[in-house]
Amino acid sequence: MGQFVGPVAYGPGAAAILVHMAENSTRTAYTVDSLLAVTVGVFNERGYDGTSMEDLSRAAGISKSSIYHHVRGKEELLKLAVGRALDALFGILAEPEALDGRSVDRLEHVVRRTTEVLLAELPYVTLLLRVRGNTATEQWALERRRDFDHQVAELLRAAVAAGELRADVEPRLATRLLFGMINSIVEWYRPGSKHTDGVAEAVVHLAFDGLRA
Amino acid sequence: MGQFVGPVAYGPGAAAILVHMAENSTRTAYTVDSLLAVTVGVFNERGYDGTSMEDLSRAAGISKSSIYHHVRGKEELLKLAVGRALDALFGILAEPEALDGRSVDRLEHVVRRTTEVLLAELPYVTLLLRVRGNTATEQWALERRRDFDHQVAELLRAAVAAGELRADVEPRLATRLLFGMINSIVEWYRPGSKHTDGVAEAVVHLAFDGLRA
DNA sequence: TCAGCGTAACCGAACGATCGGTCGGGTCAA
DNA sequence: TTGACCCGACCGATCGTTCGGTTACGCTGA
Repeated sequence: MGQFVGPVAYGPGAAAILVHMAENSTRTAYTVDSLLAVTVGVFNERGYDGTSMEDLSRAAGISKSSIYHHVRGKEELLKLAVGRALDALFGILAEPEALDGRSVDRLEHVVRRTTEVLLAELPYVTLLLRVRGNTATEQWALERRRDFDHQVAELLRAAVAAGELRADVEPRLATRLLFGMINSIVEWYRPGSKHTDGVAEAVVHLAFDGLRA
Repeated sequence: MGQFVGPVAYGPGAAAILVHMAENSTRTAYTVDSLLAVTVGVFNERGYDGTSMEDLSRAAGISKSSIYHHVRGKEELLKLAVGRALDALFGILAEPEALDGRSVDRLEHVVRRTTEVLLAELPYVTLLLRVRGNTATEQWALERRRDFDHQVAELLRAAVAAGELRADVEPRLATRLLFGMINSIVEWYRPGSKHTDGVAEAVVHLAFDGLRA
């Protein structure tokens, strides 16, 4: 009698997962993940501090207090969301192509994969890139990001030392500008819109070869 | 008897300007500009929505209600700050070097100048780049930014059409990535710290020639 | 089959704290 | 005296969260 139907669309309540409910049921039920998907969209639109629990309540189509059945508080929602982005990014650094081979190839792999992960987990990475530092969770996220940035910078530095990349721009500066460019994608990328095909390839080309004809 | 001494340091009350006060005066007095300098720092640190008037009051060393002598409200502070950044950026587009000559030279000029303006007006541009859209002022700022971005994209497109820049990356995408890189400077640049010399030159080199040795 | 149970997920009302802003009053230098 | 700049107390609204209660559903045993 019960059946799993999965998410149907994004919108107030629409992202709720119908989990093993009667076929004629009128009640939708959230899981943490489905609630998080709604949450991260609102956080990105209004900012974490600019988002009230009432805003989330409206977006999800459930009462404000119902949210507390799923999570302890607003900050836990933030932690779950940015944690997902961080896990994905650190996962890249653990891939074989990021660990073995010439430094420049590893860097190129990380650049491409970072761009791909950013596109795949856009809402979560977007939120991560916008954290400030007002809460313990935000400070934790910033610390984790610094660790990721450091590891990537070491990779670029090794490629410079091996003579594979230009040495006239300080490696740390180059790293920041390079990843600044990748991260900026969150400010304009919209899945499915024009001009978004081959973004990862464009990033690699611009990064390594520049704009010149 | 009165004398103008100017700002002395950044900190609570310290940014206040001593304006034509008796030599033995113990009273500091804010102007809109000096209050704005404190404000923009706090806005950037905590985010606009994450900043309370109490936060500003503490940073400035005056009572919350005193702020309302200078400005009508919190949003006016935001408008003054982002307005300053916008004026500076649009000023670049009006410079002779941005108007006359080969497209690629004009673009290079705009890239360099944008980077320089960003560094010179760092707190104000930082704030501008972080606006969301929750208030009328933020929506206005976003609209103005879109106009700036559009004009720059036209410049890059003209350079591509003239065969001066690579055509295999869609011009709008290239513009976004390029200015994404420049704008990302606000996330890490600290005046006077290591690795910040020649940032504008580094940006131009990376943008036009890429990372390859 | 169906009544009854347990519980996950939900609700509205209320809480204490904080928010942006107002108001009447004060200080100080020209 | 006047006006720029300031103050503390206070306001109504909103904030994130709690609390006691309700609903809907799946499961089980008679």
